[in-house]
Amino acid sequence: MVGKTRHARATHTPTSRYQDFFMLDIQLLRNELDAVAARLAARGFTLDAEAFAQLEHERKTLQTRTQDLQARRNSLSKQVGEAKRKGEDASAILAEVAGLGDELKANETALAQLQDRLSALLMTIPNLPHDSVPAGRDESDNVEVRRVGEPRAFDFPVKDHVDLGAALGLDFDTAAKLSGSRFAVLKGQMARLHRALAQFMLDTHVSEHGYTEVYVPYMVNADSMRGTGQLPKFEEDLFRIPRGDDTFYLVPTAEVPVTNFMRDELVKAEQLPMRYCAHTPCFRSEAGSYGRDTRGMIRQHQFDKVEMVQIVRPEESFAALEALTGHAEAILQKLGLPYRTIVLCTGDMGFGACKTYDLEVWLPAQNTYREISSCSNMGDFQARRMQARFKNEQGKNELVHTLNGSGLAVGRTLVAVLENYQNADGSVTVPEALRPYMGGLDTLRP
RNA sequence: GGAGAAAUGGCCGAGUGGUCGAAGGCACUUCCCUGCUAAGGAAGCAUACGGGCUUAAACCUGUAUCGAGGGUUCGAAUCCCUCUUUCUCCGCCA
Repeated sequence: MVGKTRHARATHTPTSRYQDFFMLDIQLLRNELDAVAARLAARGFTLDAEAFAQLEHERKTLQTRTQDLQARRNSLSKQVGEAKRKGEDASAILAEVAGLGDELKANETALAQLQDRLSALLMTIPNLPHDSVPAGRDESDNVEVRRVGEPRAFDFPVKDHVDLGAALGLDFDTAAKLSGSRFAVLKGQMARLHRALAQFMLDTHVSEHGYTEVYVPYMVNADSMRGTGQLPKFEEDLFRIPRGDDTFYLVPTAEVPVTNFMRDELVKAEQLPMRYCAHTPCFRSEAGSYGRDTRGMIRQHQFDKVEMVQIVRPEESFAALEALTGHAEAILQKLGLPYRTIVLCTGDMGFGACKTYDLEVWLPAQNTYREISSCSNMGDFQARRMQARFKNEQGKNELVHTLNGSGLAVGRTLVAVLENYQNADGSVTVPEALRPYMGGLDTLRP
């Protein structure tokens, strides 16, 4: 029941709750194996149904046998106790139970090994896509849902944020000296704009969208990373900090610490829904994207993000996803940034998501829309790994559903503001909504 | 960093080798009583998995779980070892 039991390295007691490792409902997998395999195939995951069925068959045989032996041993042990209490001779019973020992041990060991193999297989299975998710292979099959705001027509050659920012306090050279590539230093009005954006987002979500602001650790343990699904599959995307025998991980998103609030928790139904938002830095190693977005601050090892997290009842999660996506969109609307909303197809969704909307903001210099937010309903996938539950009206413990979304990525929002609000002379107009956070400043000037 | 104490069910809290999955209390659910924003009475109430029965649920039954891992034992919440976490006192520190 407790988090520590779910260490991947843990050796299991003979009938350990190995289902804790799964993110899919193990019953669903057993009962509707073919249907599950088909739905996974839609998102490009091949489930070896035969191998699974075979392992399951062995598991059942072995578990039944082991449990029979355990039952026999327990019953005999009880008889020993009774005999001794009555002062009778128990040696005959003791001899019988001694004969069980080796076989029991062998069965327990074999079962534990088998369950480890099942766990390893099942831990790699992604979430099932929701029926409303369009089928598709990759990015190119995503579907645009709506487009809001008109990209502005410029009567001068547009600059990108790097060229604009050079004169306004955006300094990549110093960052390279300090740390290397994929970092940025912001100075003066640029640093303040960055801070203004984060505060504006946070204030909006708290006062208009009903979120509770939280401050959280930026380093978390492996259990937390497993809870939200970053581990074990995506370790190479994370920054790891060894410390003695432990390992900390820098959070790649506030989704990790905030959603893990619910790990191993059992809450009352009336405590739902929960809505949290947090402003944190995010750390990503970006391994495997060496050639992409090397210019500017689109893709950084460290960037700030305001994250929204919701914990809701299962039947409410898809409505909550629409609402949450709307909360992220509200920020773009208030900032007057043109964007579009797309729904990710089955093949492009993240590992734990059953439905995801991406928001893409218009970047004039790139003449295209770029991702600035991703809003996902994780269903019960994370909740199952985390044992995050509530007690329903029938008194039964039920897994919650978890959602998260960026609202928004601060660095990319800053890029979007610079590029969309630039003027011919290299200055940048401050969007109305941000001026209160900028001491009334209406223009950034070189 | 040093010295001590502790970790039990949703919560609090008993329990130092057998009849303990675990007293008692709180909370919760159902019922009864009471004409009132309260109190009293009865019952139920951990989780997961396996098997049986079933359309399913309910139910029956087995196993495991008293911070985690390992060990002793016919038998461990209870004894031993390791680890983790929390608390108290001292030191250090933004």
